[in-house]
Amino acid sequence: MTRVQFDREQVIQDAARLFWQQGFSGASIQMVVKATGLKPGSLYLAFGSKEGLYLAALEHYAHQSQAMLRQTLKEEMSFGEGICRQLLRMVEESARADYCSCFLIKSQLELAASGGELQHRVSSYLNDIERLYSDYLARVYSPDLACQYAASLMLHIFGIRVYGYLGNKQETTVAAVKAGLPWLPWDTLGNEAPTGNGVKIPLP
Amino acid sequence: MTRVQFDREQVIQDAARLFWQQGFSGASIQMVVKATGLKPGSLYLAFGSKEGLYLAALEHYAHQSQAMLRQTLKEEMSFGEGICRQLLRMVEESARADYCSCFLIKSQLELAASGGELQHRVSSYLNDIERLYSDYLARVYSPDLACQYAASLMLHIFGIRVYGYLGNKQETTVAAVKAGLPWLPWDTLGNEAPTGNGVKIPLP
DNA sequence: GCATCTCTTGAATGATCATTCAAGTTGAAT
DNA sequence: ATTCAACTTGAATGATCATTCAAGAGATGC
Repeated sequence: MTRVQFDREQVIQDAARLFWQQGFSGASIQMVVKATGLKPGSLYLAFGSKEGLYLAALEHYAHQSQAMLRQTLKEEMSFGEGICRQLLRMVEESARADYCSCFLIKSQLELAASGGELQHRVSSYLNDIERLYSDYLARVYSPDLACQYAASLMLHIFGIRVYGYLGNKQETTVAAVKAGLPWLPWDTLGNEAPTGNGVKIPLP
Repeated sequence: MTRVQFDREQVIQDAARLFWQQGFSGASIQMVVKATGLKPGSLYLAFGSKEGLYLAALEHYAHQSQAMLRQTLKEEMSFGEGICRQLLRMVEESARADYCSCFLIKSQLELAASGGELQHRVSSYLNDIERLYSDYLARVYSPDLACQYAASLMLHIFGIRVYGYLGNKQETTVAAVKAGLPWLPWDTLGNEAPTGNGVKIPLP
């Protein structure tokens, strides 16, 4: 079986899911071994350390998040619609049984005290996302306003990612998000079934 | 020296600060021993387990937070001013060198995966705070609107607690918060030096 | 077919983890 | 003065931690 190298992407993905759920300290190498199927030796040859693997997992998650965001913004019909969809998707996500917020946010909060390379990278990834939003908004708004709106967006995104744990009704959260971001084109959005079960229920 | 019981409140406070900074998994009992000055034996006699001590620390933090919030809301001159002050204080806090967000939020994110007693308690404390806000808002707004505004507030508070790590300028955050919560009486607030150094700088 | 190189394996390592407990110390009661 | 109960102490415990490494097992080149 050897010499058939393991699937690096798959291992990173599995590790990312574990770290995302359990955190850096909460996930032991033993758990990683079980989750990825890779033995300690291979793990350390490939990633150097637990921190190295975590870094790879973080990069994977960040790149994937950025790619998804870019895609959503590109597919939109009217300006700002993609942002609305993104926010609504986050609220819907928070209702899932295996919901575990955002990997970057959890990393930021857990690793801030350590102050090492990890924390710096996480901040950097989060700033990248904010820049993605502000660059996009700058296509329509003044640079200053785009910045302010982007900051307001990040505030709401972070909020949703934590508020999602409190188990309140989705519609409450959505209403609050709409109220806080009234400059987004909420009305032009196509009506979709909010539970995402694929069945569209027309309003009476 | 014995029979002089240790100061329970002080120990809980020291432990809370440590857990707040380092997280549950990130803070070992050895670190707790160093931070509190209490030896393992006393620690376990008094609190039963690491989780028991964490629970006590959490309760201490939650009660103190709620007390401070109640006090701020009571001291206000015009309606809603206390909320503004509270939010501005949070933004200012995030600029401190030893900033470590909110203990409840960090606990929520770290312990959600475990799904035990701890997580339930944290959600409960956070919901208490939201209810504090919504009860207060219900004095002026309709119950529905009060609920929605409270949710929007929580969204912003959670947002500030995470956004604070990104190291952006305070004024950007403040502007975003004001934009997202335009129904608050920002204008009637007394002008204070934003850095809190006690020197009031009059605008030209 | 044999040597070599690359990658995998999993038991071993020492450190650190949460927790326990027998022994010690002190203040109060008798 | 002696006993007792209350509380502290810190070394010991076994589990688990991240990490290492000698041994093994295909693939590759000759």
